[in-house]
Amino acid sequence: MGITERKERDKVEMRQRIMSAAVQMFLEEGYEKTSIRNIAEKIEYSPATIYLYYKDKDELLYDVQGQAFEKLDQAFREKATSKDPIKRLEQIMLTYVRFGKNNPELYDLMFIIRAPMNVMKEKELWDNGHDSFGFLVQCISDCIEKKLIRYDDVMIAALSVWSMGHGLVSLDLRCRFKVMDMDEDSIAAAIEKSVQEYLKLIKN
Amino acid sequence: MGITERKERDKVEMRQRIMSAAVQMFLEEGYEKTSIRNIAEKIEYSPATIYLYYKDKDELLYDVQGQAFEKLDQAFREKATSKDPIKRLEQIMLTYVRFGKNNPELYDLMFIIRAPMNVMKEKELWDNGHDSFGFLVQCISDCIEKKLIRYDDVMIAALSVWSMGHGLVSLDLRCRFKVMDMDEDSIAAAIEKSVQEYLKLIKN
DNA sequence: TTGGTTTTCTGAACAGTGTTCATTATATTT
DNA sequence: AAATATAATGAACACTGTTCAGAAAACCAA
Repeated sequence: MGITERKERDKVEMRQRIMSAAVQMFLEEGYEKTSIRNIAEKIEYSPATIYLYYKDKDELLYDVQGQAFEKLDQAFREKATSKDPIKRLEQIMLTYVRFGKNNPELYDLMFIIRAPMNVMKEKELWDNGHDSFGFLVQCISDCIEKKLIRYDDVMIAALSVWSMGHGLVSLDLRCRFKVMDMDEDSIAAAIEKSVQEYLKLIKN
Repeated sequence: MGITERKERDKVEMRQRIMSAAVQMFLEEGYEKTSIRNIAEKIEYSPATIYLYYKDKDELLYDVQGQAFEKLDQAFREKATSKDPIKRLEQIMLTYVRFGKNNPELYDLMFIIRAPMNVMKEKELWDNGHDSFGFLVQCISDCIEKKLIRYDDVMIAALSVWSMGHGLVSLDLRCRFKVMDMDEDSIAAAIEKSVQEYLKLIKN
């Protein structure tokens, strides 16, 4: 024994190699260019080999999404550190919105693209988003406990805060704000202003 | 004379035929199944023929998007009729959110999918969304004028209202609310609740 | 070391996509 | 009827995800 364990380790390592190549490709070339064939070429294997380690592309994208969420979690833990829950909520929202603007391809995979969620038919819970969402819920829970915001239901508040943030980011990423004749910078400013205004609204 | 005009009419008619087939296909089979080849088969023409009337698929999807927006405009004009601006704003938001739930494929094309916005590189303004957005802006403008809401900037308010609505709809359509262990019905209820809570927040 | 077994890998194919272009068919004009 | 202009298409190109029979490599026992 030890040998079957090494086999297992090799399998995990290979999955890691595939996923890392996919992540890199995602960051450098975007979703469109991240094909099984391109990933295979990058790790110098045949495209068919990838299917020995991942059931399909969706499963691979699910792991890539996991990596992306680790980056968001890290950003939260770095930038949303205030002791004041309401101030922390502001930090969370701004971090979220800026993460979307600075990592459009990752944001796509995390919150917009269908593919990675297709594995959910077999899975019970979407664990990739668990930590990030938990971070938000904890903050809102603190706010409500100290009666700092006008929401009383944690879940409704979390849903709303997240939706406001996601709405702003995703409409921008998908160019729908072109319905207003504003230049790029004005839109970016308006998004941050909208976050600030929303925070003012919910403050008690 | 007469004959070149008829040619022109024929050209427009053909574009219409192609677009109608695409719309139908979109509603019946969804975005994924709406391929140039499938559309061509439906109208009994060769795939190459479509390219005599549409520069590329994006341009065709832009027209399909236009049709989708007419449906949304119609829904607004039917359901958001209250004389009270704040009540009308509620009707607008609920109509929007329900439109998304009931017409997921159309909503995708209108607000999520990249493709139809690619024509914007040549175009100056996104006229498809103009009327719907105008309807919202008018309502918010009325609200602000009568000091019924806590926003003072029309554009920021419109951006925020829209983003809240879109955030709720799109996160739901893309299954991201699976991060909370709620069943389908609870999520639907939570979305409408979030709209109501948001309206409460912005009311003066 | 040899031979047999198991695991790992790949080339080729399938069915699909958007798109282009030379060629054919159809109208229109002379 | 012949020449010209317009409209339509078949076939190809370069992609995509995915499958599978067969080749290569790794492992194990004699």
